[in-house]
Amino acid sequence: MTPRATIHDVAAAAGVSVATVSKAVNGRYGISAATTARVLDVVQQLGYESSLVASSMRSRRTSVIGILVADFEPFSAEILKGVGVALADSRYDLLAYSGSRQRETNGWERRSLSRLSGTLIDGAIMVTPTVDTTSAEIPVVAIDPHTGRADLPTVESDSFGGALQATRYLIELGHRRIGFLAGRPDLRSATLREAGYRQALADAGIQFNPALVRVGLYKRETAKAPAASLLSMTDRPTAVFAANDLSAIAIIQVAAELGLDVPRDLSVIGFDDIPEASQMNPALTTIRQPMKKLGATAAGMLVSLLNGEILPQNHIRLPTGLVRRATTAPPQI
Amino acid sequence: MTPRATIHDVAAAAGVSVATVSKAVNGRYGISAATTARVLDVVQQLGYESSLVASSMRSRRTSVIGILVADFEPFSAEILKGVGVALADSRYDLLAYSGSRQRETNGWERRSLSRLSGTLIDGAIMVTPTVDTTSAEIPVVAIDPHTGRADLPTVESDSFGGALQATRYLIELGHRRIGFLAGRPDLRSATLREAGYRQALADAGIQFNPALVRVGLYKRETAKAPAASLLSMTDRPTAVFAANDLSAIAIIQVAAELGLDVPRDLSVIGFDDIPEASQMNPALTTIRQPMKKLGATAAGMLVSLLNGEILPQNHIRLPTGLVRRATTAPPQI
DNA sequence: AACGTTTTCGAAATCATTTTCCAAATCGCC
DNA sequence: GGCGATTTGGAAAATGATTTCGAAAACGTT
Repeated sequence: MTPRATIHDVAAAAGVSVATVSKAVNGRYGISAATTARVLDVVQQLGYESSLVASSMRSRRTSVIGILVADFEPFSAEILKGVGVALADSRYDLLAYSGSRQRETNGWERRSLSRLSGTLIDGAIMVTPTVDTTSAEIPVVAIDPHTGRADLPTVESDSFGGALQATRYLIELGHRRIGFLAGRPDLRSATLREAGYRQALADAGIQFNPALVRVGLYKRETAKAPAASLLSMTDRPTAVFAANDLSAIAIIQVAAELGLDVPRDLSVIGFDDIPEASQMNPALTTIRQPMKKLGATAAGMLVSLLNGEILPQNHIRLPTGLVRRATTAPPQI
Repeated sequence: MTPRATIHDVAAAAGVSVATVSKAVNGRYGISAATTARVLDVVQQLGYESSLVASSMRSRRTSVIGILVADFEPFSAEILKGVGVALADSRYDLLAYSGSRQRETNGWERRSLSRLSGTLIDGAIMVTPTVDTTSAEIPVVAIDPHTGRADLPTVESDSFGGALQATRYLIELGHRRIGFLAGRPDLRSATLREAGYRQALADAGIQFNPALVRVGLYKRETAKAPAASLLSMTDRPTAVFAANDLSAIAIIQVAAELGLDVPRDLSVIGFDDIPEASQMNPALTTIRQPMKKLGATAAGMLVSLLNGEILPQNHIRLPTGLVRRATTAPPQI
């Protein structure tokens, strides 16, 4: 109801100019201790707090780090936690932004970054960006990026190695007809996971069969139709490696609808180990990706960049690990 | 490197005034189709995107909803997911803000809200606010607030009922010496959980014993010392109800350090059912709180308020439920 | 061709703040 | 008390957009 107090209100109440208030609040040199005290008194009384927007407009520094995500699904939420912890005792505030409106359209990253950068945030972490953000006016670190371009600092996990582990595990269990529910082909992680899948097959002397591959796009809703298509084949696979946990959840849901028992009739392994993976019933076997650490690492790199330091290495890859749970079993004979 | 294109750059390149560019970009009435096309061409070429900060400065609407959290711990992260889903196909963007720097100081909510409101966000959701935000220039909905003040719309879960369930369950298992690790006394949820605990004891005819109560403040680090104090008593409790899952995790950690086996030597039950609860080993018995739904409900209320509607009810309470897992067992005789 | 109406565009104000520069005041010193 | 040096505080510009208002141009009507 009562409009916020502006710097003008404070100035009027304290009987000084707005410039003086600004200096007092920001501890700038050039006003006496007495005046500062008087101004701060009024600030206290009126509950004045400078507008982030207005101040960032003039002075380009804001001490706010932005993290740009397509939406707040489990993967980016975990990364957010990691960034938050890493930044907890830094001097930076954290602002997470998700452009709901234009999420589906291509290039949301560039647009959002452009809208926020320069003003509002001093640096940005972008989660799964698919465009080369050449228009970087501020330091940017990408997590799980589209491409390993040399100029943009990146953090990712070992998608190829993880996919290798996942597929090998299914093979060790005795599976031979192994399906693959792929991710977003525009993301580097997705192509690497497919490459790992194919490598593991090749290592085991199993012929790669394109008929066993579907594209699920990493999201639950988009994965359901391809999952249904895969499981409706007359000679359907006995096991499926899903490129991420949300796809795995989708395929398990579809399996249930088709009356298939997991893991008796179908083994499923995911990728990520999102919190939901261990909560579901049966709990999901998956490849663990250190999501919080991805976020914390990216935050650390960004802070270094903001301090004007040179990064010792521009691309960091973190290891993955197999987590055996209850959605995998040897195939039925 | 290359600085962002501003509206002036576009105007100069298109040979029109900045006013015209603004109208073209925002589809305002008053310029010819030909000019609009020409301007949009240049916009495309230069990759111009209006600055959120600058535009929000003049026109007070931004179509951005803010969610203010102390930090991105599991509880608020879950709420964030819920808000994100609810807002996914609305016309609002979502901005989550955590003031790392001043998180510990009192009144961060009022400060952050004040810095962002008026400009930057059209409405706000505040998670666990402890101050009465009287200076609300924009619509605000509070989740799990300090107090049930009549004027601020709130969403919370049934803390009293949940605490009743939790304590009753421990009693049913045969426990009589039941400790309580309390939350932040300034939060309404914390006092309600303690009330539920005491009510359950009273119902069972067990005398309330203040010596079995410690204050853990809802956070892992702050809960460890009181947890250690509780478990170091000569006649320590056989079971502990922790006011939230993070406190429960802390007490289990302390128990391990003291060589106590959970649940053999000590039963522990938490509150929230954060994702981590089911992942730990042994998995945590807890009271499930519909965190995503809390967020989604708050988002819905806020959108209604922004549409100028009157809320049918100003305070919403969602039910909780017991989740039996592995950290609870009958007491050893 | 004169006149009124409508369309199209630009100049300038505005939003809340910071910062630069300048004038006034104070101070120290002889 | 006068003069230079230093403090102190204020006026104004600048930040990047939107919007109001007014001027000019185009257009239609008689």
